[in-house]
Amino acid sequence: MRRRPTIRDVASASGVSMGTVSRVAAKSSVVSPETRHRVEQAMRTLGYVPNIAARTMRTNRTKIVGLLLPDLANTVFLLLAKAAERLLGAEGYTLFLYSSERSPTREIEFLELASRYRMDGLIVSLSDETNQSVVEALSKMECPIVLLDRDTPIRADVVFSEHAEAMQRVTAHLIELGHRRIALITAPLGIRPGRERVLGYRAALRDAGLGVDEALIGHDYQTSKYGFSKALEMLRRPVPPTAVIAGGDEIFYGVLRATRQLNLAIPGDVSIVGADNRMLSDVVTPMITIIDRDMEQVGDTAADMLIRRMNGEGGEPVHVHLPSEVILRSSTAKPRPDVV
Amino acid sequence: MRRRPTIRDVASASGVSMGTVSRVAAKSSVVSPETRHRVEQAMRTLGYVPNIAARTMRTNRTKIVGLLLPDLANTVFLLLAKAAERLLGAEGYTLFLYSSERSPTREIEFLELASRYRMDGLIVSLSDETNQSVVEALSKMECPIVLLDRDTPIRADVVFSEHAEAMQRVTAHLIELGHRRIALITAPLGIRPGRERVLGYRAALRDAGLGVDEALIGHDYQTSKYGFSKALEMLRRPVPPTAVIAGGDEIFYGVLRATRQLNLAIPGDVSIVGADNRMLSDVVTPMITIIDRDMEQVGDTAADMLIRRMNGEGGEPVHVHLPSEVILRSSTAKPRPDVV
DNA sequence: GGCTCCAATGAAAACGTCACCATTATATCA
DNA sequence: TGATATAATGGTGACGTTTTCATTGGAGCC
Repeated sequence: MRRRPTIRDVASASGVSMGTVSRVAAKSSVVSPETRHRVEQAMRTLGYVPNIAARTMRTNRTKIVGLLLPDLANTVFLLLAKAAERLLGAEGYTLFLYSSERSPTREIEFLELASRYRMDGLIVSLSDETNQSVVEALSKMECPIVLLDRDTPIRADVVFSEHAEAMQRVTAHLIELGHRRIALITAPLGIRPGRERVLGYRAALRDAGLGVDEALIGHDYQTSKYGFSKALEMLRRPVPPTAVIAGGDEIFYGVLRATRQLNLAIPGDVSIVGADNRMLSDVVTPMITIIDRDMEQVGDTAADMLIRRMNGEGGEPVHVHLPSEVILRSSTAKPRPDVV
Repeated sequence: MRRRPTIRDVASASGVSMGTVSRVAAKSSVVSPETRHRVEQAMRTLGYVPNIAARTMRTNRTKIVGLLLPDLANTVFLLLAKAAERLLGAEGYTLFLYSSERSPTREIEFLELASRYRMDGLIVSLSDETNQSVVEALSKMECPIVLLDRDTPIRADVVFSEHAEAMQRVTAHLIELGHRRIALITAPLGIRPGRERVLGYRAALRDAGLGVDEALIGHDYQTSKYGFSKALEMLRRPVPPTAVIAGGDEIFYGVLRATRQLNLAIPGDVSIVGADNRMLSDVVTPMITIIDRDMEQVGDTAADMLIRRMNGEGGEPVHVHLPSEVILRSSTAKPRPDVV
């Protein structure tokens, strides 16, 4: 296997110095048109490809941005990733995608990777903001970081999504339809979305003067399996809920499977509210009422904030809050008069 | 911002030479237990993190493997990626995930990236094996490559999935149930799975002595939108098909949406066969008959082949063929007697 | 014509690591 | 005891790039 041509080979082939070749390769400073043309010619014939590792050594910049997500199977995160990649790519950054599979161990592995490869910046969605060692590892990072929707003591920019208010609205809507036993299954309280959703849910019940049945709230795991078993358990109670709100993608899957297992009609037997996954909500019969947010906007915002920081912009950490939307569709309706 | 500690700082802090520190960092050769301990101590107090770029310069290995996929939203590819990552990670490789979004331009961008970063190996799933410039760029790469399920003139290892036979079996099954107008919507003929599926489909019809109605075969795009519009068009014909086979994940989504739009009962009005997406097939009512393959096995196989090549194993390109499975469930049944 | 100024290019050092070779200390054996 | 093998460590150059500083040649000006 022959050696890859270097800037030196290109230099001697085109009769200029290495400095000039570098200037052509980086498209940076002034090179006369004739020289530029001659050098580019030589690059093409030799098949020269710049060596990023060497460039990194010299410049201390990798032009790599790491994106840590809890889960790649989740459509919302992919939308976010795509949006962020678009903006970062325009600035010459390459996006390195990593899924923690909701494992703190893997989150730390990612940070280790980011350190070793000297990534220029990170966008991070944690699976558990209460995990001490992850938070500590994160705060020790030397590059700019943008956090996604988490409350931590880390001094970093954060993009928040609004959850409580949307949850309150959709719960109020169910109450207005006549529902009195509304179940909520959502993410653990160890992450902000879980907490906020429960807050909004409780607020709606309180506003309506209704008590909260703690047995109708589940927030243990953010998995399809948990959504399934918890929904099954609730819907099998002697006096089952007439509506189930699923907070988060995986749980939504699980809840749907449970209603099917029990052969329940939606919304005849039970009203269902999902979250985020427009694709699934569109294909399931009937169309599902969902709490939706613009994940592209989240990705754009995060990328934009990160780019500023990587360009050396200083100042206090910035917190941005983005809205959620309730999209009412046919999976939510009045409960059967006999079951209320 | 202070300078990151280097191997030199660790050396002087622990009173040994840089060479020894390097030996400790790389866990490679012999270092006495006491020295190792002292060096590791110094690394921890200084917060030393090895610089991969510098290592790469020296060793000519990045320990990065690129994985090019047409689409990250597709569950099957994620299973594959996860499996490959597990095996490669055990060998110290980091997986760099890239989605081409089925765009040849992005595929070339990926190869460019792989060249510049000097990735050690690639696993590649092309979106169109007939695209000349992509094939050319691919054949110019200097690192080992494993191709996924594509026929190209490139001298590289390939992991094939079996499609024709499974398609033939499931088509035969529908015929046996009494179906005579069976539609097939699948990937373009520009990629192997599309071609193979059409072959298997035709073979089953031929074996049963049935003619092929070309209007019931669609293979133009591998998108949900295409699946939707094509299924809609077919199912609205004066004499519609009694069964629809969807080859590929996105198309499957589209077909499902079409049946819902037309308010068709599955399998009452039309039998449906899906492919690959177990998650969706599980959540939709009724459970969908699918053609399934073990994508973890595909990922494992590809990673294993690549690791061998990266370790310098020579020899002719290896082609592996892996089976597909037909899982019969309740979305396929006898057609209504009156419509046959 | 002599001066300054600027554009274009060249020369060389430095980034952090590893691998080779050299050196030293220690163990082994005849 | 002396010779030799072995284990552990030190010293140093090179990987390919960018960037600073220096140099050159020519244009513009008085």
